[in-house]
Order: sequence, then C-alpha cells, then structure tokens
Amino acid sequence: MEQTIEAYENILEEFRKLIKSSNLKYTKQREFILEAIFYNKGHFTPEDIYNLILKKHPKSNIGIATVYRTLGFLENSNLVTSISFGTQGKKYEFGLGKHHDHLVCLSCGKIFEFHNETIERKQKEIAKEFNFKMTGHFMKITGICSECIEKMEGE
Amino acid sequence: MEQTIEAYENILEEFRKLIKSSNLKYTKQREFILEAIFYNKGHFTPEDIYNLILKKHPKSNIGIATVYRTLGFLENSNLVTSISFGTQGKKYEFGLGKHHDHLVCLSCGKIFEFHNETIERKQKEIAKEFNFKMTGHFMKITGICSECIEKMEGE
DNA sequence: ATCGATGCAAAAGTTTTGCATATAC
DNA sequence: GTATATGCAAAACTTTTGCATCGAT
Repeated sequence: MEQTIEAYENILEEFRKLIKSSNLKYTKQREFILEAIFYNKGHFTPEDIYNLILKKHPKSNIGIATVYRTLGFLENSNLVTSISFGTQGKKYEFGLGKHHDHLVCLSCGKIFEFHNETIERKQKEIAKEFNFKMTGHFMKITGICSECIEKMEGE
Repeated sequence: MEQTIEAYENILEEFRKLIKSSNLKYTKQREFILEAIFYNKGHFTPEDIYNLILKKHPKSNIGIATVYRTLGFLENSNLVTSISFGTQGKKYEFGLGKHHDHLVCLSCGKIFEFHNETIERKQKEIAKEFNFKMTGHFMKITGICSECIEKMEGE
C-alpha cells in the first residue's frame, strides 16, 4: 500500500502547525524523520529510521541523537506510536488513523494488525472504573502464525 | 498480599520438574531468582532481582549474567512474564495464576492490574481468525491515575 | 540577534558473550 | 568424570547528554 503525496502534504501541514504551537523550530531533519516513518509502512527502530534517512538524503548529515529526540516529540504528540516487540528496543510506526493492535509471530517475527471495537470499548470502561484518564492503550497477541505452523508440520 | 510458604513449595516443585524435563541442572542461583520474583509482588528489572538476591543472600555471590540467563528461561517456560513499561528496559513479574493486564500511570509510574473476561475471549477469537496459535497476550492502558489527576488540579 | 536545534563524541545504561572454574548429575 | 552453569570482565548495543556551532525565526 503506497501512501499518496496528498496525504503526506496534509500530515506535513499538521506537523508544521504542531511545531509552531509548541514553540519549536521547523528543521529539515525533523521533516526527514516524519517522511521516513510516513512513507515506509512498518515498524522501525530509531536506527532503522536513521539509516532510511541516510539512504534517501545522503548529504543530509543527520545524527542519531536527533532521531531519538524527534521520535520522543513525535510520540508525545501522537503522530507516531511505539511498541516493544521481542526482546530488545522499541519500534516506531506512523500513528495517525484508526487505532490498531498487533499479532506478533514469535517464530518469524511477522506482524499482523487488527482492530476490534469491542475491545476498544472495554478498555474505555476499565479506565473509567479506575478513574484513569486514558491517553493510550496497547495490545499485543503473541503466538505462531499459520505460515510457520505449516512449516513446522512439514518438517 | 503475602504469599504462603506452601504455595512456594508447589512452585518450586514445578520448577524442579521443569528443569529436569529440560535436561538442565538445578542450582541454588536459579532457585534464588525464582524465590525473589515469587516473594516480591511487583514488576522487576533484572537488576532489581539481582539486588534483591544480594540482599537476601549476601554470601551467594550471584552474577547479573545468571539473572539474565535464568529470566530468559523462566519467561520461555511461562513461569514469569515480562513487559516493557515506560521508555526503557523490561520488567518481569511472577507469571502463574490468573492472567491480568495493566494500567500504567505515565505521571507517577504506578501500575494497576485488572482482568476482563470479555477481552480475553475476544483475543482468542481474533487469534483464531488469523489462524494464529496464540501463546500469550498482553495489554496495557496508559494514562494518568486518579491520584495524579487530583494532584494536578490542586496545583 | 537570539535562542533553540543539531552533530558529534563521550557517557550512561542495558544486555550478551567468552572463558576459566565450579558444581550438579 | 563429564557436561552444564556460573561469575567475571569485556564487548556489544541502545539511549542520553554536554557542548560548540549552526540555523530558523
């Protein structure tokens, strides 16, 4: 699924506003980071993103520290979301649009996405029960995907 | 909530069997790690566990590497479970007994637990839909707890 | 001109690994 | 006695920070 240029322009616009309203400065590095996450569907470590940018903008001379700093900001602003998959580190993905959760295959690492309204509703109820002001939620089902099950049976 | 000695004896028995059936060796270090997680209700980093053991068994001379190695084994065996809270690292908790999920306060870091059957059921349905052999699931609601909300309003 | 943002490199923190020794079986 | 587990220390990673300089406003 390719993202359209128009969609990106809208996001960029939102991003500019967000930066302005946070009294921050608009820099090309920040834009590159947003761009990298937007155009590459999937889940990326800060280092992945850093490398994507180096590849796409070889002379941009961006630093990994900037990637970390910007991801922090983007996450707080809900433009990207992060999760921890597997044993190590954090991965980021573009975070606008309908909320979704993940199925993670422990064998091949593949990630499947789903959305379920019943669960979403229940989560809100639970937060309310605890007098919790919910700002986010996150769900992950781990297991073995059908493809890997077949492979195992084939052995 | 204090755990009873009897309950621990049962776990220990299970642990021994598990080790035997995995063709591993039973060592006092492995027992100390299980003990530390069992008797201290909560969520611990590997380092927390390491320190708990040093404190309880000052002359045991355990190494942090052993803690990491054993936690990996315990997690694979479902005797403990791990989650990533906040920005950094992984925390472990004792993992037998009824499955539960977590509410995490982003302000004070406190963790609340809940269990909801509807969500559990839905998760199973979703795994089935994807032909996924589910081995675990994990849900986290983030937000601000009622105590912190009050504090903020008081300011 | 000002003040925040950046890159770099160092530091801090976390997890894994190699290896000689100790210990369970 | 043999093979695995351990502690230690080093290495490998990941993330954060300090600081001089750059660049957006």
